[in-house]
Amino acid sequence: MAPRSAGKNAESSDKVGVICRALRRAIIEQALEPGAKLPEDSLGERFGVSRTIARHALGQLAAEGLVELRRNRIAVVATPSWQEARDAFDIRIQLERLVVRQLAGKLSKSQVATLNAHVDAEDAARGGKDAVSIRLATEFHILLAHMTSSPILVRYVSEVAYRCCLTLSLYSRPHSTECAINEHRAIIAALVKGDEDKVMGLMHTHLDSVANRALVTPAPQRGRDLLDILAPYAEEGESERVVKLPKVVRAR
Amino acid sequence: MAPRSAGKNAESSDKVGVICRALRRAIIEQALEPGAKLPEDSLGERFGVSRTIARHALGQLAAEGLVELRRNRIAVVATPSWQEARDAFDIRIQLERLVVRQLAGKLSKSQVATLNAHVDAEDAARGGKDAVSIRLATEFHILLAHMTSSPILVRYVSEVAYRCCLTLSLYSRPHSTECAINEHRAIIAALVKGDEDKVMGLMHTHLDSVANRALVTPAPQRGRDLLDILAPYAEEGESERVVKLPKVVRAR
DNA sequence: CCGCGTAGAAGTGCATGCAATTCGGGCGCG
DNA sequence: CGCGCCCGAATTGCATGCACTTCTACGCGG
Repeated sequence: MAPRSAGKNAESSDKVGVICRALRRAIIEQALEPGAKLPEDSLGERFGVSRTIARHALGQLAAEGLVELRRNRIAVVATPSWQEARDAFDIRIQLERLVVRQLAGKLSKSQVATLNAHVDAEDAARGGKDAVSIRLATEFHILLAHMTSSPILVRYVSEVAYRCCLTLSLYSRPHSTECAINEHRAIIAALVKGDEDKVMGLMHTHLDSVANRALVTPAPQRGRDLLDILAPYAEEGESERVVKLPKVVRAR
Repeated sequence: MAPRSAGKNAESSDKVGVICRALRRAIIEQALEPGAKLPEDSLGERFGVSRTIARHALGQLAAEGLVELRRNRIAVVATPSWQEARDAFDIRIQLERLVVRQLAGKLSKSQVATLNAHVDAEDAARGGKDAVSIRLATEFHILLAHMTSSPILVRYVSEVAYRCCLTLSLYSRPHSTECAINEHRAIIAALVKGDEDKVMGLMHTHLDSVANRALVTPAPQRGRDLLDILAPYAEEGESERVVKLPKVVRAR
């Protein structure tokens, strides 16, 4: 009767949820790099379940955009393109503006304490591995989302935050998370103060700067599978991607 | 060349995708009302596949929030609370602001034509069943999202739009979609004109008014399964929902 | 007449088995 | 020496089977 955590809805109560959480964590801590293979049997064996369950878990993760599922192919950890990364951050900014707008001036003392404790933990982890810092920073934002008590907001913020986390591991060099921590403290302070506009702006610039610092190079190629890069050029039948954005649409 | 939408990623290529799309459509057209049971065998039989596949499809739909999955229980079409509905619309507004911001002044002629054709179809359906009108209106927004060529944006907008559609069927009385059509036309016009702020405002007020018109009554009980409404009161052990939002948090 | 317990039916949770497809390497040919 | 082909191993796609849980309706006692 111990681990009856909470009434999640989709994927949680059973072994599927365990696998999902484990893989999510492994992915955002870069124990599993983008492109890493995830064979169903191996997963099943590793977690002591059958392929059926592992498969189901992969399905869920694919729905979240963390893994890529190609028919009859081994599932792999997703490798978001640079543009997708940018889009993810744009979405994230909007969602988190919503979060802090709802939270401004509404935090209880215990919630503030929880947030401060988390940032302290981030601080403590500054010397350690970069991946851990990134994970903690991400979890700070998810913690905020949880405090809205809006399941939908939690779900979307979590998802998109994980995605961003994944892209960070792809495109960012091992760099400073220091200033981000200060920005987290500033956000907490502004939330307590209760100025909606202020805290929304703070969150906006915070995420925007993280994105800009991370996504410096618009060149996605990273030496990784150049074979994959050439794929769109190889297939010349049923070209939909090529004709659909004739260089105008995607400009922005 | 009609329904060959695009290379989806998670769930599309096979039978699972077929079932998902069919159920999604049935749900948003209210052929399946919120609370309707979805037994795995029946689905499997209906679509000519095994329970395994039906189960997987239900998992995907659950991840999208369209169905509810409780352990050892028959899956049911989701019944979002009033608050969840409101949250979904808030999120949707932000996402779609992003959509039209990216699209303003960037639409090709053929895209404009496609949009106009769709609105014409909406117009033509005005006499018909209410559910069809709602579906078409929803699809207009998804069509817009597609034109951004941003897979992530498409995914999230679609998901949240379907959710909103679901809540509309729950909380709104059979009422006017007429003005919504005019607003769609206005949005297209503003997109062509290219004024970002204008079109963002237009979209904002459009969705907001739809939400306000639909979610008039903060009273969620609708005569439906009052047995379900009493559920949280019945279980007095492990009360998490009750203690977690002691009327302060959820105020906003 | 109504509540209550209980057994059968219905349904889910999960593993396993088999067919189909892809992967990987060795062999033959140019 | 390089390149393409082909065959076995690896892996996925899917259905079926069995154990366990929940639902339902019947019969019994009050």
